[in-house]
Amino acid sequence: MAQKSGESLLYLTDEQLRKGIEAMFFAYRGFTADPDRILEEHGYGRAHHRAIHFIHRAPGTTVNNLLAILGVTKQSLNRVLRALVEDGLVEARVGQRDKRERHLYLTEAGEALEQKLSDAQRERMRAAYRAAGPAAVAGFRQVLEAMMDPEMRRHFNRLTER
Amino acid sequence: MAQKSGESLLYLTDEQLRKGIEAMFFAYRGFTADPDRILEEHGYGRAHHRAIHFIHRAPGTTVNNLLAILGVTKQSLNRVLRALVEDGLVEARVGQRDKRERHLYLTEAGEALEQKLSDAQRERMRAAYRAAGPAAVAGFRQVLEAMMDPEMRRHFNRLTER
DNA sequence: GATCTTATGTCAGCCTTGTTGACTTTCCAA
DNA sequence: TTGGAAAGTCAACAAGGCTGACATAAGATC
Repeated sequence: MAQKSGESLLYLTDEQLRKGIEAMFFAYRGFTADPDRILEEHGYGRAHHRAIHFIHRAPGTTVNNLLAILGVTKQSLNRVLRALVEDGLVEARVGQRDKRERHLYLTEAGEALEQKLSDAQRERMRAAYRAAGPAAVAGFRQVLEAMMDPEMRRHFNRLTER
Repeated sequence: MAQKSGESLLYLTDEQLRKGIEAMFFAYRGFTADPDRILEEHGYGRAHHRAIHFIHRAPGTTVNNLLAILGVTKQSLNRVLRALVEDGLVEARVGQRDKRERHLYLTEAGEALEQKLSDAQRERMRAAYRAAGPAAVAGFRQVLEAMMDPEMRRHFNRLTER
């Protein structure tokens, strides 16, 4: 009640929050729909997409780092990586300084698929951004960032600062 | 280039779109983290949460309607519903007019769990909303809505209009 | 040099949650 | 009365999570 005068607090009602929750649910479905279709053609799933995305984003990343970003077990990731390496989309190079580490890179074929997937996903994103306008997009990003767990926010911010 | 003068189009660059994609990924993890923990204690998964959420939101909904909202097969939903009915969280009443239909309701125990789950999820949502402010929240909602498939947007809007 | 720790990989087995296909029961509506 | 829609059920399968146990290589430490 202290600052009820300045800005209305109606946007914090349970009803508004519930709407936000449902919006996240339905929007996430749209968010993954296009890549899902492409992945199916190639016999892959979302797990492969995530690996491909972050290897593209941070080339030379180690398995352990990828594990931390994705938040899955090494057994789970390994199954996915093995398939991608066998299919020639990902290359795992032994580390220079530390030979225990594997540094991950997309091959040409891997980059090609990444392009196809992210083109589709960016296309929808671009349409949504354009429809909503720059101010809305700034708000969108603010809320999403505030919604993350601190550790995930750390990963999120590290991805672009380098 | 036509309207480059008025508002900058820099928010539509591939880099910005990619950041938005990653924000969605990390934020969705936070979005589901709290309910996931609670569900685990009860031996349920996200599929149960979704069913409980939408039955609470639209009491008396039919199985077919729920199917359309959730976008899964009836076999998949049925498995989840059966567990919830057996555990006494959901009641499936035979339709009055059309006795083939089952109308779904949460029992008292079901409502209790729904409360617990949505309290946790709203809590995070509220914190994010508060941190970002009302203008950001409006933008957040605009972008999410623009990101949905048209059919999902229909469901989304129908949920509050009644 | 021996030992501890870390990074990675792998095997086996389990669970949830999605899928398809086939079939039955119920029952509204033409 | 009969066709078809709504719902339920059974079986089988796959993706992608998980745990636990174990192997190997190599950096780090004593």
